[in-house]
Amino acid sequence: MAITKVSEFSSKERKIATLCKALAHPARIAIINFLIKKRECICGDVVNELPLSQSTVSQHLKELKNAGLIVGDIDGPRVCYCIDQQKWNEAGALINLFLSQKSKQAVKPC
Amino acid sequence: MAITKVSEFSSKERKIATLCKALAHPARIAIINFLIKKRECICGDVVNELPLSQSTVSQHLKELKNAGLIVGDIDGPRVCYCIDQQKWNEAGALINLFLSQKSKQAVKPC
DNA sequence: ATGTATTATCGTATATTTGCGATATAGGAT
DNA sequence: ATCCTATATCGCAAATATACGATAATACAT
Repeated sequence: MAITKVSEFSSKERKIATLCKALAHPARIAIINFLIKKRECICGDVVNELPLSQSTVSQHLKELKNAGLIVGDIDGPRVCYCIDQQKWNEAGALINLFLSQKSKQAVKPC
Repeated sequence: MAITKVSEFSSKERKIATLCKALAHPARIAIINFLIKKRECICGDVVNELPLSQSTVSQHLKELKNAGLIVGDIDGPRVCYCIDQQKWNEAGALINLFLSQKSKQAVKPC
């Protein structure tokens, strides 16, 4: 195919899809859960928690960072990661608004 | 690469990730919104609504169907699609539970 | 200056996703 | 039986995602 047609959709549709894509891998769900539980931690802690190599974990962290859901604060040779509460709340609100929409029951069984 | 490690994560993490993956494309967000607005419609209606070919739309519908979020009811030569309210509600509850988790504020700016 | 620990990035291999046209399939109408 | 309409599936190409080892970069300690 080549040219992705993502740009033809509305900004809101793209925003929701982008957030969902950031959450579309169990490793990233696990990272978020871990960060929420631990409040904050360094990359190495996540590597110890997950069944993935350091480089792979680093990539997943990068994706979550790109999506704006987490932040990484450089602390000496380490990087301290945690949830970006504001962005996390905004993302939750946006996705939840979408998910909580209700369609009137269809006429047919379908 | 090669062996995907998805199976090493918890069932709940995988479930959330799978649902998010189904919603990780703006076309599928648009389809859901359209189905909610119209209550029900046939595949051709979606094709007219989106800037994508019939075969591509059919694939996106299939993914939403595989995720259990929509159902397609065969109606003569057409297929009538609509939201599966029950599954939609369950998915919303699961994702929202995940998203509404709050971490205590981290000690550091991070 | 050298070494150590931590993390990011590069290169690479494979798998999956996205997209389309062409074709197959199924049901209804003539 | 034949045609038409609607949808699904196949085959293919390109893009993206997943994963790892190796290497680079950074900061601290000796």
